[in-house]
Formats: sequence, structure tokens, C-alpha cells
Amino acid sequence: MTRTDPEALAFAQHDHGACAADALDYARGVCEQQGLRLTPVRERVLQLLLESHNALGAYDLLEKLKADGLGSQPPVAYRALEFLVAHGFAHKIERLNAFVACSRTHSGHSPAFMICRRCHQVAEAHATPASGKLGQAAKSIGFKIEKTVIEAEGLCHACQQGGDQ
Amino acid sequence: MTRTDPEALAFAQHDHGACAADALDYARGVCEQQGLRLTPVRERVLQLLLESHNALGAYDLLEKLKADGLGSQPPVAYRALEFLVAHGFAHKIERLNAFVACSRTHSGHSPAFMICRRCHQVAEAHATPASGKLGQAAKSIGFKIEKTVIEAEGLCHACQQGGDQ
DNA sequence: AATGTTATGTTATAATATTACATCCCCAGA
DNA sequence: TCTGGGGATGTAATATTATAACATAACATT
Repeated sequence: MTRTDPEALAFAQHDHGACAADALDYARGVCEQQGLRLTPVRERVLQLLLESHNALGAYDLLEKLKADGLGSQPPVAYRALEFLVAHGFAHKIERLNAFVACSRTHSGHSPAFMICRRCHQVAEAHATPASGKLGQAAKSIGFKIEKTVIEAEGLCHACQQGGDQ
Repeated sequence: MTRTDPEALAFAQHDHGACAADALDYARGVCEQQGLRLTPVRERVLQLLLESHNALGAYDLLEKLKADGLGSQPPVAYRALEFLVAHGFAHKIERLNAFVACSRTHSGHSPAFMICRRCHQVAEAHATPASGKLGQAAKSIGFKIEKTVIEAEGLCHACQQGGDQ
């Protein structure tokens, strides 16, 4: 149920099928423990997110759900995503209006994302926003931070090699 | 043409009219220097953003432009915003799909924002994303950061006092 | 079985954003 | 002065993302 922690797994080589299956098992365990219902739609959406290192939009997911005979109207996808995000199984990438599975290589977390503008893969890392300049600024004006969005856009290692930039 | 620098001005008391007028003058100067055309639509959009400490959506702006007899179709607003953002006079708040004037209390900047979920004001601060944990993670996987989105959501000082939370 | 709660299905619509193309305006060069 | 080119604007149409509202179904507790 616990998983190991190479930071920013996404861009690295790994056994992706196994990693996704692991993560799904992990989510099932957490839901069981916490009395959350990982229903078919929710589980399928999580699976779809886990199978992709790209962020997926609600309508991308919706198409795949439809193909599976599950609901095909927007609220179906948005509700599943809302559940997954609320319980930390997925995150919204604001920059892309799209969603990724949580890499869950840490907990109680304040995630940060690296988005490759060329291959569109998204890697998750752990951030400590409260400790940097932002945290100082917030403190100095008495702003209480509840949630942070930290997203970096650029080129992953592989895409820096490739031709164009 | 230069301006002074209290971090995160927005939540603090100040002479807002003067601050907006200053910023507009500043933008005019920069455009003149750089051969950029601060056309009526662009200037008006910047003015509208400067007059508000809240982020404004493209369609909010559009309504006001229409009231002024300027264009009233979405591309009018989006094009002006694109210009302003491209040249650093405004920023998009991804979390809100909305825009704020740049507080320009710094330059060559990587801005961070504090968004009050109660009064909806937005304050801008300066961040140094490359130096924190995110920067380390990026370095360790060879990810080249080109742009960062850093947005904190929470309660501003004034709104922490008020009733509900 | 009756009830409350949570999840799903479905229709409609709202909110945000872009494409495409016609027109205008300014101004540099013939 | 004309004239062409580039940038900016006007406008219609449409794409994309997201939510509201309400009916039904599934499940748990009594």
C-alpha cells in the first residue's frame, strides 16, 4: 500500500502498467479505510488518468467513458473528477484546464507540476510554498494561504534534445 | 516613470486613483520607448484592470468596452489582453480564468499571486521559483523551466477578521 | 418495507476562448 | 500622391470548458 518515491517519475523510464495498477490498488485501499466509495465511474476515471502521463481534459475522459458504456454527459466526468481531486487522488492543472492522477509520492502535500510544452507530459513534484518568498510576502501582509497552485511550463529533458525547441 | 515598491499593495490602504493613473503613465512611457502601440482598446483595458484590485474576466471587460462604444465581441477583449500580458502590463490568473494589471513593483519578474477567496482581491508578489524545491526537482530531472504559475488562495488579513471565514 | 443519503443520468445552458475573414488605418517607399 | 504592406479592429460563427437543475437509481439503516 505504500509506494516509493523517485521525484518526478513521469519523465523517467518505468514500468508504467505496473505503476498504474499499484496506484489504483493504493486508492482502493485508502477508500476502503476511509469509507469512501470508489464507484465504477470514479475508478475508471482514475484508471484513465493513471494510464496517461499527459493531463486529460474532462471531455477527453468523457469520450472514453462513453466508449465503456458509462455516462457520457459532462457532469459525469466533472463529478468523478471532483471526487478524485477532493480526496487527493488527482489534481487539476489550471494552466491546461485538465487533470492528472496524483503521483502520491508524498502526502499531506502541496504539489507542484512541470508541464512540457512539447510532449505535453506532466510531472509532479513536492513543493513547500509557505517557506519561500511567497510565504514571506503572505506573512508580511497577513494573508493566510490555504491552497497553492504551482505549475512550471518548459521543456522536459527528452524534448530539449529533439530538434526545434 | 519608476515606482516604489511596497510588496503586495493590493490589500493595503492607498490612494488608488493615483496609483492607477501612475501605472497607466508608466505603461505609456514603456510603449513609447519600445515602439509598442498602446491603442485605445488596449489602454482602456489596462485602465479597467488598474481600477480594480479584483481579477476581471474577458467578458467583464467586454461589457465595459461595449459601454464605451468600443468593440463588443470576445476577440476584442482577448486581443487586448494578449497584448498586455505579452508585454508584462497584465497577468492572467489561471485559477480564476481572469486578469489583473501588473503591479510592476519589480521587473524581469516571476510573479506570484495571493487570491482572497472571500473578497476576491488579488495581490501580486515576487517569487523566485527556480530557487525552491521546484527548482531542485526541475534540475534533478533536467526540466528547463520557462514560465511559472504561482497562485495562492486563502484569506486576506481583513477577511480573516470578518465573521464567517 | 420506509426512509435518508449518496451517486448517477440527462437536458439544458453558462462561461471561457478561438478561428476565420473582412475592413480599416497608418505609414514607408515608389 | 499613390500604393502596397503590416498591424489593429470589427464581426460572425463556433469550439471548449464547466455548471445548474431536476429526475432516477443504488445503497444503507432502521
